[in-house]
Amino acid sequence: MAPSLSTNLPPEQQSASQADRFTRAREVQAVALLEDYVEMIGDLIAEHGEARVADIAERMGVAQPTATKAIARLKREGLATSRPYRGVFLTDDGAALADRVRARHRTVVALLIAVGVPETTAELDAEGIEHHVSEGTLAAFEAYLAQQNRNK
Amino acid sequence: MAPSLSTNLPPEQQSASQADRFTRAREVQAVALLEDYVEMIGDLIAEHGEARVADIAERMGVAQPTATKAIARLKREGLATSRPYRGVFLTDDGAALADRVRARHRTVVALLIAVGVPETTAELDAEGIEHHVSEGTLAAFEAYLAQQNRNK
DNA sequence: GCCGATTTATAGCCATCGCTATACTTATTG
DNA sequence: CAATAAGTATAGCGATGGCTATAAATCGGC
Ligand SMILES: [Mn+2]
Ligand SMILES: [Mn+2]
Ligand SMILES: [Mn+2]
Ligand SMILES: [Mn+2]
Repeated sequence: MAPSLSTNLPPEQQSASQADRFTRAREVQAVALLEDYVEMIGDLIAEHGEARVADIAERMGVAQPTATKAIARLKREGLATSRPYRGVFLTDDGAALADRVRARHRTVVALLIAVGVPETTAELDAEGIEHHVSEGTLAAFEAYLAQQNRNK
Repeated sequence: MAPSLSTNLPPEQQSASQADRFTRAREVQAVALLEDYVEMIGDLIAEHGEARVADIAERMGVAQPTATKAIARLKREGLATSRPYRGVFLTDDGAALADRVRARHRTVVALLIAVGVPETTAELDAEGIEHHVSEGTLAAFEAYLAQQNRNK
């Protein structure tokens, strides 16, 4: 039997099957959009005190009904609330997710820059990469950055 | 007007808007599946001399009709051909894409390991990360790895 | 307070990517 | 060579995430 994600071995000793890896990538992708919306709504609230649908759509680079539909999914998943013709708000869960996502985003950009990726390229690629960075990889990135700071 | 991806500045001087970055991530995601299929079909042909639908589905971790549908898209995009109830074959374009994708995949895994990510975690995360690694980031990764090899 | 401008919601369309159930074709075996 | 097994294709469904067009609600200025 091929090693799988559901094996009871410590993560270091597991070697996920190729199918497991693809499945994981698909699962990540299913939540990536929610992560980006939630992070960005948090930014808007911090900057302007509110997050309007039109602003959300503009920042995401989508049409306004597309943003409205995404917000409906955020609400369905308990990450946001909204009052019609008023703004969009994050639930506690949503705000917590936004904070985690924002921190991870910054760490990924910093890691890319640290290994020599030009800043603009790092910002561009990080927007997609971040969602696939697991806890373990994030920890390694942070350790690497901390080490580099000590040696600078 | 905000700087955009379509500006005529050299990439180093551009700073893409947040919407540009999200749009880029969406575009990448639209081709990620094709990349994974093509790379994997290439692997199957190299290993077994042929790529059967059932094997493709198993390696991708999807149901067989899902693989059949993906193969239909590969054919539509000129990356593969197939003969019903026989195997799936890569076109020249498909084979070239497979090689690029495979090389990039290996570089991403190597980079992650080089900065301290455990090997199993690196393999897992790379499957999603790779698709968002641009030419510029890939070049930086290769330079970093070459430098590290010199210093070892 | 009304009216036009702005913002948001709704309707309806399309493509992609999953799935199960089932039909059809090819391979194998007695 | 007939019957069964295995592999593949097809049909049909649902969720997601885009879009345009249009209706409805709110806001601001007068
Ligand atoms: Mn992102
Ligand atoms: Mn982000
Ligand atoms: Mn991949
Ligand atoms: Mn890959």
